[in-house]
Amino acid sequence: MKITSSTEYATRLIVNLGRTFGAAAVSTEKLSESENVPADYVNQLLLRLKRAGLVQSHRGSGGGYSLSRSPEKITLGEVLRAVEGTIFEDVCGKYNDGRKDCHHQGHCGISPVWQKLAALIEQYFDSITLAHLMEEKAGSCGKVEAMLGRIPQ
Amino acid sequence: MKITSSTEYATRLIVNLGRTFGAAAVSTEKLSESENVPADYVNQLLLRLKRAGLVQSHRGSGGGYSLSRSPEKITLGEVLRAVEGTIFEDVCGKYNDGRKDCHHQGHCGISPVWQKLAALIEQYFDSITLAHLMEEKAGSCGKVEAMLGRIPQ
DNA sequence: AACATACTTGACTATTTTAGTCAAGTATCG
DNA sequence: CGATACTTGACTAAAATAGTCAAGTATGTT
Repeated sequence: MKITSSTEYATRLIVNLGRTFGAAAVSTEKLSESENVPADYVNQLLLRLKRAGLVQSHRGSGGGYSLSRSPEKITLGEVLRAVEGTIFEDVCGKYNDGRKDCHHQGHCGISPVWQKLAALIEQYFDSITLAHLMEEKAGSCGKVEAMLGRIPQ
Repeated sequence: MKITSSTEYATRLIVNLGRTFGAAAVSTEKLSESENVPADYVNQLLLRLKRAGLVQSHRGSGGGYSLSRSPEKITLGEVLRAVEGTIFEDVCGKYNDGRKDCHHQGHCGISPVWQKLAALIEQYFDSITLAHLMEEKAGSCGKVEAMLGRIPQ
C-alpha cells in the first residue's frame, strides 16, 4: 500500500490553491512550477478535481483554477475520490478463481477485516480538511492524533 | 489502495494452517486446492512466511507446512510484512523531482498525514491475530469495532 | 537403495496499473 | 484578432503485480 503520485500531487496542488483562496485564480503553469509537477499532469489532475466540483476554472488570459469552497469545507477524502475514483478498492470477490461470490462468504473472518480497514481509511481521510493541511506545522492534525492514541493495544 | 492477491492469498493460507494447528502438516497442493490458489503461487507465498519464521516446513512424504506458533501469537501485521516487505510504503521524498529531501519539509501539513495513515494501518494490522480471523463470524474483531466507533466526526 | 512425495530456489513472463506525454481542440480577455 | 489558458481524449513508457516454470534438494516408505 502506498500513496500514489496522483494523490500526492493533487493534494499539494489543491492545498496550494487553498493558500490563495478568495484571491485570483492560479494558472496550471504556475502550479506546475511551484509544486514541481509536470504541467500536463497538473492539467489532468485539476480537471478531475474540477469534475468532482472541488475547484472551478476560468478560461482565457488571467484565468486559472481556484477552490469552489472554503478550505474548511473540502476534505482530503473528496480529493482522493476525485483523483483515484475510489479510496480503497473492494477486494471481496476479486481473488476467487472466477466465482462471483466471496470466497470466504458465510463464515468469514477475513473479509470483514478488509472492509473495516477500508472504512477506517475512508473515515480518516474524510476527517481531514484542506484547512488542516494548510496549518503547515508537523503534527497539526489533532483529531488524527487523538484517534491514534486511542487504538487498543 | 487495495489488498493485493499476495496478501489475500497468504492470509487465507495461514488461517487454513491455523485450523489444523497442533495436528499434521498440510501440503502446498492441498492448500492450493482448498483455497483455490495456484500451486506454484502457494509455494512462493509459504516460503516467504517460512523465511519470516511464521510457519515451519517438513519435507518428504507426509510433509507440508504448519504454524510455528499458536494462532493467538501471530498477527496479520507479521503476515503482511512477510509477504509484502512493508505494509505501507513511505512516500516522503519520493515525488520530489529528484530532490532527496521531502518536498514539503519544514513547514509541512501534508506528510504527517501520510505518516499517520501508515501508523494507523500498521497498528490496525498488528492488533489482529490469526485467532481473530479464525473466529469465522462477521464482525468478530471487537477491537477494530471499538476503534472505528471512536473516530471523531 | 530406490522411489515417490514434497519443499526450495531463482529466474522468467504476461498482465495491469501508474505515471506521464501529446496533439488538437475551445473559450475568454484585452 | 491574437495571446492566454483551460479541455478532451488518446497515447506511451515504466513499474508493480500476478503468476509460471524448471531444475533442484531433502525426507519417509518400501
